[in-house]
Amino acid sequence: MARRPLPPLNALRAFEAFGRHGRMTTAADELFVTHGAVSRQVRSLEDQVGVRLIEGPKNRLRLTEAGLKLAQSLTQAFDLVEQGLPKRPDKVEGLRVTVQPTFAMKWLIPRLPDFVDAHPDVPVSLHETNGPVDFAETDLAIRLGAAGTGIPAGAEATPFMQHYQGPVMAPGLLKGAPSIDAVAALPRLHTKTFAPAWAEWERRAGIALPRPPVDREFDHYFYMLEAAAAGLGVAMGPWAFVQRDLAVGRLVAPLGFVDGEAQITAITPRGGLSRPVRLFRDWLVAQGAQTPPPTGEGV
Amino acid sequence: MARRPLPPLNALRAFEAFGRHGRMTTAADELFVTHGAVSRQVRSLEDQVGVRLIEGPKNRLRLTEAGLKLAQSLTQAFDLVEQGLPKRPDKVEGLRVTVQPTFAMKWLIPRLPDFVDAHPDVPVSLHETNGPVDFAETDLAIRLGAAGTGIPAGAEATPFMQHYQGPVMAPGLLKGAPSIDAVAALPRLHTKTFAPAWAEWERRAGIALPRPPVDREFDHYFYMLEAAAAGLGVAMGPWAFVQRDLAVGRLVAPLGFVDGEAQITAITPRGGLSRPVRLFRDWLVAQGAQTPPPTGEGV
DNA sequence: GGGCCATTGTGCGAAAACCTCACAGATGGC
DNA sequence: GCCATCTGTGAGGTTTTCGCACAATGGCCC
Repeated sequence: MARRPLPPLNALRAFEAFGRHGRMTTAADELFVTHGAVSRQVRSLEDQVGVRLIEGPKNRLRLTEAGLKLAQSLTQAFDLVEQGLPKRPDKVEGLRVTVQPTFAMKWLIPRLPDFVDAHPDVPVSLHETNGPVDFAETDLAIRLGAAGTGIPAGAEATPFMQHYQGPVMAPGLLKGAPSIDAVAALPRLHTKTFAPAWAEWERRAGIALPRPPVDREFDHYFYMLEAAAAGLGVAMGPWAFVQRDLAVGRLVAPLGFVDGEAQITAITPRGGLSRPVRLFRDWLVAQGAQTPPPTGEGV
Repeated sequence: MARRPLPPLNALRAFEAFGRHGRMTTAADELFVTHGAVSRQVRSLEDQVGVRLIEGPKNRLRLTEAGLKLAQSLTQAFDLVEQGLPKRPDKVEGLRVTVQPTFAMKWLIPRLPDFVDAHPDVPVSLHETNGPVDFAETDLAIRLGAAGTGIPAGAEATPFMQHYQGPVMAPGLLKGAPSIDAVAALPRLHTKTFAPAWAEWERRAGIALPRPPVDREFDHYFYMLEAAAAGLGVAMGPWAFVQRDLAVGRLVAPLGFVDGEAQITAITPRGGLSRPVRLFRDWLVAQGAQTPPPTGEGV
């Protein structure tokens, strides 16, 4: 007669983090626990629901179809909870940086300790959103978009990293030799936050792809990438987001990457910038220069 | 750098249950814990978010505005989680009863032990939904609606309780002597699941109300009633749902109740009913007869 | 093919979170 | 004023969860 026979909520939280990261270690970092704790929680959740949520070899885990569905529901649910929470009187001081969730997870957060080490006196508060930039709420925003796009009036844009992108997929999904036709025949994965990615790639690569057998759309970049890792199809992956997954072999990019039309850009209000903002912007430029470009360069 | 600085999830679950019930004791029953556990969890949640979520004297608690908002977000979030969970291979045996959430909470669940005592050999599994009836999934459905409405072809309807309804509100909200004009001047609360309630009441009472100063709509019946208890306005309350709140003084119904156009009805597939279905239907009829009608009878 | 790297699985003891029990405090009705 | 109905809380026990350290697994490279 229990109205909500839900699994333990902490296990759901752990699994949700795993779902976004695709790896226990980074999910554990996010939750400030050890990877062992996440491992147990995910395992216990699987026991509870009686369905496999993850599969694959231990060093290349992927979500199952059921796991992907659950993880997406959980992300949506937790977002909803966050929205419903009353805002505390904001006494967050320091540099307010607004960034897209996937960019934060895949690129910025791993590098942030470097900035903190270099400038321990400059507190940084990250705010993750896909919404438009509001300089009443933020000091510096990072956006990925065509040059000059989405930059509000009175703002200054500082590109700090080239936006390469290319089709990525699970290692083993493409059977024979890599070819454009073979890739085009796979289910194609899309994301709501950057819908024109495939069209842009076709333009830059000088190719017109035939219609894919299946199109599938995701709310978030990271779930599209997890779906790709799970072998559900081929996604258009920005280099900065998939670099790590390529390095460890969770994804492959058989056609390489092409120069995107856009650059990844730091956006600041025009005019006299405070020292923390300048420091952070310059640090971004330096980090961008240090991020290696993709090795294969084109179709 | 934690991505989700959420309050403890168990506290959120406890508060969500409180939000639906409006009382710690019944919320605790739902969660299979003691009222003390719920009390602590809610308190700790308030400390965490730094905002009062409940207020009022201890025996007539109500949600604050912030609490109402949070509770609704949480209900939606938990519903989402439930939907995302993989369905376990259904080996639930016994009588499958489909019922609207508020009717379950306010009327059926408190009486269900009586049925279990009388027929311990008939397992009952409750399924709460506002959706249409699907007899592939259910053996008996309970619906509140105008006679003949929403009853699928090939089904049989057994009304078992009269549907009285009347305007209800927090005790103290109406200042002077109760009058139709005074009630009409209050903010009016509505629910998505039974939108024509006010119009029906006006018809039955032979009154045409002027437009209210404010209209406010809720996704769920129970949140509309909690909003009424919190003093946010006047709701059209079905007798069966508000009986308990009237008895303990959380709500008052200064204009009494009128006979609704509808009856509360058990819906079964036409034709030979199994013994459990017959038993349960007959029990509903008996319980309906035992539920006292409202005392004041009309405007 | 053997060693190395990155990652996840697990036994054990410690720590934290949570709950129950029992009773006190509050409020309103009669 | 007394009773009935709820909620608040102190003390103590139980369950859950975690960290630590190490084992296990699979892939990659030379």
